[in-house]
Amino acid sequence: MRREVTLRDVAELAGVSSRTVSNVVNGYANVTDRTKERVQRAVEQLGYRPNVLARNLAQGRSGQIALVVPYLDTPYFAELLQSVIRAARISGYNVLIDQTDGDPEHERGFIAHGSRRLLFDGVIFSPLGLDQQALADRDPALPLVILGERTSDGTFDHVGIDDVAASRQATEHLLDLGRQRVAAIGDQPYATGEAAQLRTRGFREAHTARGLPVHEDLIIGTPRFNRPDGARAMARLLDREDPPDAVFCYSDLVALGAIHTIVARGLRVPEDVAVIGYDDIEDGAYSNPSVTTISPDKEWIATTAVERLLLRITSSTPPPGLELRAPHRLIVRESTTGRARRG
Amino acid sequence: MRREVTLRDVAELAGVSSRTVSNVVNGYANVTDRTKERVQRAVEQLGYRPNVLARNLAQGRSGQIALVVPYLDTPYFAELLQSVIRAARISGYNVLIDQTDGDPEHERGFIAHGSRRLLFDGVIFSPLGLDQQALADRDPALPLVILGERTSDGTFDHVGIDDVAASRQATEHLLDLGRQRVAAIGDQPYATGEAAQLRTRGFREAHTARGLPVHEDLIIGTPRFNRPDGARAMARLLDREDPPDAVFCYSDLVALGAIHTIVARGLRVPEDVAVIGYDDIEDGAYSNPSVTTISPDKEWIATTAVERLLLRITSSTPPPGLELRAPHRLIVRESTTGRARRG
DNA sequence: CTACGCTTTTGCAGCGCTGCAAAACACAGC
DNA sequence: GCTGTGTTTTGCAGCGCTGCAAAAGCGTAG
Repeated sequence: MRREVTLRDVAELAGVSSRTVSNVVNGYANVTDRTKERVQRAVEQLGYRPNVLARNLAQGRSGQIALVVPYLDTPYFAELLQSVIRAARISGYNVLIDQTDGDPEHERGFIAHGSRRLLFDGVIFSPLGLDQQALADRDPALPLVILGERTSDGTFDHVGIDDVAASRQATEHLLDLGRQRVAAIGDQPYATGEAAQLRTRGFREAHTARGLPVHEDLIIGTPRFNRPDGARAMARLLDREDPPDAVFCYSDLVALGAIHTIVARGLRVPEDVAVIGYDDIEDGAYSNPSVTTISPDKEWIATTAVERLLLRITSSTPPPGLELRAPHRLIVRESTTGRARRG
Repeated sequence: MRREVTLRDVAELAGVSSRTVSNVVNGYANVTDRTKERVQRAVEQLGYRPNVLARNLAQGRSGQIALVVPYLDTPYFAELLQSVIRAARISGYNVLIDQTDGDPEHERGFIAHGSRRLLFDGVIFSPLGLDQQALADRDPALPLVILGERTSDGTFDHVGIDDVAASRQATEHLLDLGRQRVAAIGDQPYATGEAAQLRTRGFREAHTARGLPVHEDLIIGTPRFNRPDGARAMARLLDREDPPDAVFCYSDLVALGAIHTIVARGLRVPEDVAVIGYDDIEDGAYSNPSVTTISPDKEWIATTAVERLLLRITSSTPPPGLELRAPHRLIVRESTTGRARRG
């Protein structure tokens, strides 16, 4: 590979110093139109392209942010990723992506002190295997924005929807339909299951607010929020003597898995069992039946996360850690109100 | 932010030259156990971490590969991305991700001469808006692996399945079921629609091989391979006087959209219309009905693409451009053979 | 003509690491 | 003790860019 064109080559051809070329290329400082033009001509003539690596080293920054999520084949994250990339690009940042499979060690590696020093300037992180404590032990100098349910300790921003309120709203929707035995699929009663626990809380609140009993035995845990887990959990519920007549699923994937089981057993959705999901992924809108869901504003989440992260990266004094609540709304589809409802 | 620990700091503490520290850290050359140990102690004591940026600049490589795809919320790409990341990490590479939305300008930017020089060492690229010509005009020095249907011109590798054979197989499956009027959704009769055209070819071949007529008017084009387009195309087909009794969809998403429309009109899948998809995304396995599909070996595609790309990156003389055919198989599910078939 | 303030341009050092080739060392053989 | 060979360590230059501060240029005022 032959040597690439450098700033100095351009400088020589244009008859100016390399520093001036740099100024032109980056639009820094004042440059006379005459010089600017001369430089630009030389740049074109030689086909000069800045060496990003060298620039990064000199500036001590990488121009990259990392998005770290547990699973990429989860449509929710895929959709989010898309918006994050778009938002980052607007500000000239590239997105480095990684998937942790929820492995705590792997997750720690990303936020631990200097583990990947300078590969990225900041991280948008959706932790799964790390509890609050592990988060606190991180490299304090790394700009960080957390997605999902982890309360901010003041040193990072947290972006998410109000899980309790949203879950309550979802459950209330089922109760409004007159359902008597409402189940919940997705509880995770352990340290790393904060998000799930908040949803369970909302589920309970909806019942107690109406003076209804919570069917504790209808709350089913799942290790992950995917289709197979949803399908399995639903099978357990249907195997009972007194199966539920409605299910609040902690993700749309879980809901799709659950519906799959219900239909496979010859039961109808929503007539026999009404199902509501969470996340509003595209699949849910096109499935049969389409899935009623809680829709978080993903675009808002992505742009806000990027915005806050870049602010953190560029600030000399770290901004306070904010708790940012994204808007959400209930989208009613066939899985709770049946075909009739379709527009 | 205080100054970070550098190689020189470690060298000073350990009483050796910075070059020796470098040798120890990277496992280069011979180093006596005694020195090695002393250096390692110093590294730990100071909490030294190599500066990736500086290393990259000195080595003239970035340790990153880019994966450029048209859409990230397409499950097929999301699933692929996952495997690519895994394969790259094994070799110590990070994955930079970008989505082009199929925009030709944007796509060109990634492979044009030096546009992002050194940000990545090579690209795995799934072009959508670029035709063969535009591909040929790329920076010849950039290691490149193309996914999907673009014939290699010998300067890059191409990884994909045999679209014609797979499509023929899919169509034959429908004909085997005794269907008389088989439609196809997804044709793209223009320069950038090569993949679609190959599928249409397979569709035709299946008919002619059996001496059956191809219903040309049942071949419907779609700009994209997503649910809405599938739903719309299916609506057009059902609006006809003589609707089809089977449909070959050029992606699972298209199939899901089509099924959605069929069911919404009160028709049954597969009794009234049998549907087959392409890609084998997880959604298809859990939908109602589950979708019969052509399943490309994504893991094979991802690992092969990464492998070839890294080979290209590390070779001093560019290896020949290969045409690599990934295995694929037909997975029969409910959308063609009905519930009975389920295990 | 000199001084002054402003704009434009420059030179240099250095970001932190690695490639290269030379230097230092260690040890065996004569 | 000296030479030769192989191993270990070192010094230096340089990757290509930017930060900094000084230098040069330029126009106006005194």
